[in-house]
Amino acid sequence: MVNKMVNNNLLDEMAKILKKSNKQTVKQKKIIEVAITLFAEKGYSNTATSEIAKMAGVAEGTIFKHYGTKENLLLSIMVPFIKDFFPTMADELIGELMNDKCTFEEFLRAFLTNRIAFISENREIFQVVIKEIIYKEELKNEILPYILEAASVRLVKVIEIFKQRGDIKDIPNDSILKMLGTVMSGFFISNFILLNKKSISEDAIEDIVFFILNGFGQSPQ
Amino acid sequence: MVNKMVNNNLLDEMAKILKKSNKQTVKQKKIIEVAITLFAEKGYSNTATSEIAKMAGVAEGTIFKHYGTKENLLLSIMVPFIKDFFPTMADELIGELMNDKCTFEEFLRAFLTNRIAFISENREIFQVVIKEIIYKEELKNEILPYILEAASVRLVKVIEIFKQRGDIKDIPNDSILKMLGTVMSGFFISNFILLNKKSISEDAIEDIVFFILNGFGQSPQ
DNA sequence: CTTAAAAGTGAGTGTTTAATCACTTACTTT
DNA sequence: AAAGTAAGTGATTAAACACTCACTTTTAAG
Repeated sequence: MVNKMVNNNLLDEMAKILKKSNKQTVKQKKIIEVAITLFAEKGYSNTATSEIAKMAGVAEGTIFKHYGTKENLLLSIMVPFIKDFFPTMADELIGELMNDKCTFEEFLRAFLTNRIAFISENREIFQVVIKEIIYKEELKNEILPYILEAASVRLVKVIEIFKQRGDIKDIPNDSILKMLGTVMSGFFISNFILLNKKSISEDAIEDIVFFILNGFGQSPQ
Repeated sequence: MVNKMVNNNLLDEMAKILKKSNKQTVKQKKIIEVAITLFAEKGYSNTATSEIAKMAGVAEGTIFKHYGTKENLLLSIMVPFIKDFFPTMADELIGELMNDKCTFEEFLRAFLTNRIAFISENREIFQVVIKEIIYKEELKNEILPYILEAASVRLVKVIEIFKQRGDIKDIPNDSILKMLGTVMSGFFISNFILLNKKSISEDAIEDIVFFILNGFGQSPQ
């Protein structure tokens, strides 16, 4: 209800800086492209700027001219993805689905399909984001609260509506959020990071939709 | 059924080496203890051997006298944990529980409680293991297959038995395994790595047991 | 007590690394 | 044509790093 104006310093400031320099040169694009690939594969700490420069066909100085520091190059990759993952697309989707009188099952399927598509299209960036959030404590502490807040705000609305419609059991919102978060983050991390899948089959989506809806115990209670 | 003798080179060789030097001096213990803390907090790549030495009150040379390389020090921490997590305790537990005629729910609760206790007691090592498996591709490719195999072999037996008893729906084993793996790895990673929890409340365990058994959809099918 | 092996030391080495800086080039604006 | 600006370069630098080695101290068995 209360729209806590969480002014996330790091994310907002980075977003501003990135807005300024909206015109990317060919070399800049190449640098980002190579950096994403190498960071995703070997991790930020195990990738040398000299390596990025060589593979991008660029002088090492060029990287620092544009991004100042190596850390800043990393943030230039992570921030736009994080800013995009929740707000933009998901809100449209949620709006669309809530107008129609769709069931929780239909919503869940559409939502998962949509988010999985987004991650598939940005697979390497997703890997970079998750790996670095997990790996660097400071980064985790700055970014994770934003993610949790952004996700909670959106999902609570949805859960409330489906509860009223009688599609979801009367469990505390907190428990449902925690479980949904656990299952979905587990699903994304397992498939896209541990198993390194390029895409998710429709069958696999059906499986997890079915699972979230019903679990697999024989007798419910 | 077929006991594939997966001879995991890295793990087995390391285990042998560790067996040899079974008597740890005070300084060795201190080195391992500090290394675990620092690797868990900042990651292997961001921790200098000089830092470990200083914090352990030891000369840098001492580290290399005992472990040869920094990489080897990391493995000396990871391998025993991995070797222990599945085989030893879990098998005893599974054996115990299968003799009694316990329900799937009881088994699930006991199993989760047991594994959560193990991870809580070795929280920092768990963080090191997961972080490094995720971060370094080569390590992932060498260790992950072993973990998947070890977990599958054990869980398939359990699933079969409870299916016969009618406690689990007649879904293909593969689907059940995938879901269980996703939910449980998600649960462990979310709580112990992302949220950095020191322990899990009994309520939280109840929640996930309930969730795995029933899901939270109102009408099953 | 003697002695040999094991544990421990810390200054030193060569390499890798992020970052700098004086400079050139190419393009745009007056 | 002159002036201004941003992109790009690559040689250079200082710090950090994993690792070595000649050496000392500790341990324990005969």
